[in-house]
Amino acid sequence: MFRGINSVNLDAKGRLALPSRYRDHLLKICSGLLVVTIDINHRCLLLYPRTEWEQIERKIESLPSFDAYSGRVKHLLIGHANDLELDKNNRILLPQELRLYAGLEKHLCLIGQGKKLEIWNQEAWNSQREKWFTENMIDGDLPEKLKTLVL
Amino acid sequence: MFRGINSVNLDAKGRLALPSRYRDHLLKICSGLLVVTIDINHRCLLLYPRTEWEQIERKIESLPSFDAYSGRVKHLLIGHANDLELDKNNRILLPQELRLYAGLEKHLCLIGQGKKLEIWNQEAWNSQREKWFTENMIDGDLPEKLKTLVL
DNA sequence: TTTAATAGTGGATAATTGTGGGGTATTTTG
DNA sequence: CAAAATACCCCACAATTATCCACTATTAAA
Repeated sequence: MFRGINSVNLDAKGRLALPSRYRDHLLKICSGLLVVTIDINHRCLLLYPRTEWEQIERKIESLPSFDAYSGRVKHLLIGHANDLELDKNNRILLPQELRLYAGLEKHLCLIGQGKKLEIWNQEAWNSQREKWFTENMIDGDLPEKLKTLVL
Repeated sequence: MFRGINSVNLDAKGRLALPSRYRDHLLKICSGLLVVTIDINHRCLLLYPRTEWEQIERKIESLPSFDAYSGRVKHLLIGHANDLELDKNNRILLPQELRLYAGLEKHLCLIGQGKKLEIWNQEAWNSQREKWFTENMIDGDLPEKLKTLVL
């Protein structure tokens, strides 16, 4: 499971070193094979172990063909998915296309989100985070599961 | 079960020694493996035994991906969760990111809250406590369960 | 009151990780 | 087809982090 924030730097070649604590885990579950794609809801990227991605991809593919929204999701997610592999120094090279989409410059944040990691431009993450902190939740709109969540 | 208040100090490296009475219990139930994350409602941190956290995380993770409120909770809670481990001297190292969020300086309070411990800046805790004492509860707003609670 | 034991604190060392760069291969573009 | 740009692999150094150890303070016991 991926958790927590890491701030990392892209080097001049567009390479990104993953936090080492993920290394062994990734080698074990997917031999260092990964998939990046774009997040639809935010201007950030999603990084999956190949094995996890394949399960998700299957679900996406099975979405109905004649539903506009599903079609959009398919095109965006699967269309932007790229295979990656960890190099010897635990780094990945992000495709330029995706770097541009997420506005990635030198300073990034990696956000652990369970099965996946999110890759954000650092400032973009900070402002989104502030937004989440300040925004109020309206009780009536909360999904049932959330209403009963006990921390 | 965690109960009661402890005032503790952070050292120069951001390490925090847990009250020794928790030690044996923590070693037993989670081998000294812990998780800290942020509290969404207050500027403080939540410290869970790893085993407890994993149950909560599973619930959070299963929240729907395309619901905005659920996304917010996922990002804030899981995104700020960090794995920690007790060192030989019964200390944990709090990540800088989280120290900043909760405004932790030298003097802290640990507040036992059942399954978890809360970590507060000492002054922040004192003023929050004062606030709770003075603020009035409006009957109509009480949830059903609270209205029927017998102490 | 003295001694012993445990808890709390600080710091040095060793190991690991992050970062940059060189050289080769491969792909793209003119 | 030539030339340039990008990708890939590897090594080495620098900086950070974690681990371990030792000292001090505090509590408990004799």
